[in-house]
Amino acid sequence: MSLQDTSSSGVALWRLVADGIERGIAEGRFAAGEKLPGEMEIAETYRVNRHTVRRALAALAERGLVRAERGSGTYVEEQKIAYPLRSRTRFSEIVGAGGREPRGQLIDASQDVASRELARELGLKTGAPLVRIESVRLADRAPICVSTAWLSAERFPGAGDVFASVRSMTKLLEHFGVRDYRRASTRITAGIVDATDAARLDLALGRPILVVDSTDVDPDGRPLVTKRSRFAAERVEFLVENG
Amino acid sequence: MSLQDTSSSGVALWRLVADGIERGIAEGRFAAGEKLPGEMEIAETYRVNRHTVRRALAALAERGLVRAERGSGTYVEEQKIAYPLRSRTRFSEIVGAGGREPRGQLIDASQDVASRELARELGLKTGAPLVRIESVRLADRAPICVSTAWLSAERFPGAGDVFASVRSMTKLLEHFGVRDYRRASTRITAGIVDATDAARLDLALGRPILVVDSTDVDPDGRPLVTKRSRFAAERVEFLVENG
DNA sequence: TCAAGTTGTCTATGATAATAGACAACTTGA
DNA sequence: TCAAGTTGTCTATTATCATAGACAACTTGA
Repeated sequence: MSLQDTSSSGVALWRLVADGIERGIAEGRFAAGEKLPGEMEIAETYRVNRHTVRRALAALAERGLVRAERGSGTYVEEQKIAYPLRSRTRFSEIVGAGGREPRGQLIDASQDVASRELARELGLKTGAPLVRIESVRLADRAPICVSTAWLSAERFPGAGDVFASVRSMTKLLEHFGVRDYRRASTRITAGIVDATDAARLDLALGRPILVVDSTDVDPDGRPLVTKRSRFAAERVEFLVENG
Repeated sequence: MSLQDTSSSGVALWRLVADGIERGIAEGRFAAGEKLPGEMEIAETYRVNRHTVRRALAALAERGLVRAERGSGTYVEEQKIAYPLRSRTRFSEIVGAGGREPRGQLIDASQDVASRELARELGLKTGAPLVRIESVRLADRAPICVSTAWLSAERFPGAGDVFASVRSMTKLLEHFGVRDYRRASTRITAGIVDATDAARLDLALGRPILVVDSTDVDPDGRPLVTKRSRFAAERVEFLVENG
């Protein structure tokens, strides 16, 4: 690989450079909209070839973190997704409104039983059978958040299989005859990403995440689904609607 | 890279496999001393070529986490027993402190006469009658070391029979009224196990051993016993206390 | 003793990573 | 307009990664 990487770590050099630059952006050393150092300069600071830097920058550009302008320089994109918190929140609409293409993907679906907290949120009894759905949601190709959703297994039998094909919670609910739903409660905290979510979100370890606990109810107020979503803090900002 | 890794993550496949196996060990899915699945089986579970698995295992073996045995399998290395070298060294205490069960076992006891070196160590005259005790010490079921101990036959008559029943040098000395003792000298070398010790230590021929020559003395400094112990290098590490 | 299963080693091939150099195309500020 | 500095693209070379197949060497249990 290179003189520095005599250990042959199994991690490509361009990836180390890309991670370094991304960290620089995340930590604010390179502000949004600002010009990055030239490719030559980056190559010198990391002691790698310019082409390796270009590979790293290409990976970042692919994810929309930077944007190269020929003859001028490479700039940090300022583009946290604005995520309004309303009672009627649809991931696909929010991302689509930003000119990006929303995608959902099932990670895992399994049986579960209601803990006391989950039972309370869903209006069920402790120990009631649940379907647990782990999914990741992306804008363009960048993963935005991973969610763990719980639904009553009795009211939504085979919910995992349905979600696997429709890839959208809205469509899943539709499939079970739920025409409309609204957000009943939202609780936001922050934390540090764990290894599992880091891989799913394509995040470096140690990066902050926004944790959102939410419950959706039908128009009559009956709980449908409760979720814990972990958002990559550097890719999204929540807008609270006042009034 | 591979069919799964269409994204070209910048992390080598073998590294992902190695990390996966290491996590398995850390989480106890593969217990210490246990055999890992065969290379072919690992290759199938990760959907990867066998050579890629071998690259991963080589990296883990390099770090001493696993050990491959040709024709048999690849095994999770036992955590080496940390063996602090102090003036007050008791095998049973050290092994017990590691959460393992210490055991001693007599191999052989016989009469001997003091060579010049043994006589000097024990403060006797050359040719003085000695008791020679061969024993093996184990932690759980793994043999850790074999020792040859020499004591004065005049001061410790019938020492061999006593050791056969109490199975501990500390208790043997207690039996003869020695309430306390300490390590007067310790000399460490390394070598290759011979056929006799290999059988006793359950070691393959050609494996390295740590050879420790030591003499214990009573609180007044009078020599009690001198030993030559051979430790299976792969099961123990000596800690030198600094200061 | 033998067959099945295991790790070790060899050759071979194609894809990717990293290096190097050269030049084109473009932007910016003087 | 021009020079300096920037990104984009091309060719080329070497090393590593990953796959594939074959067989040797060895262990284990029947």
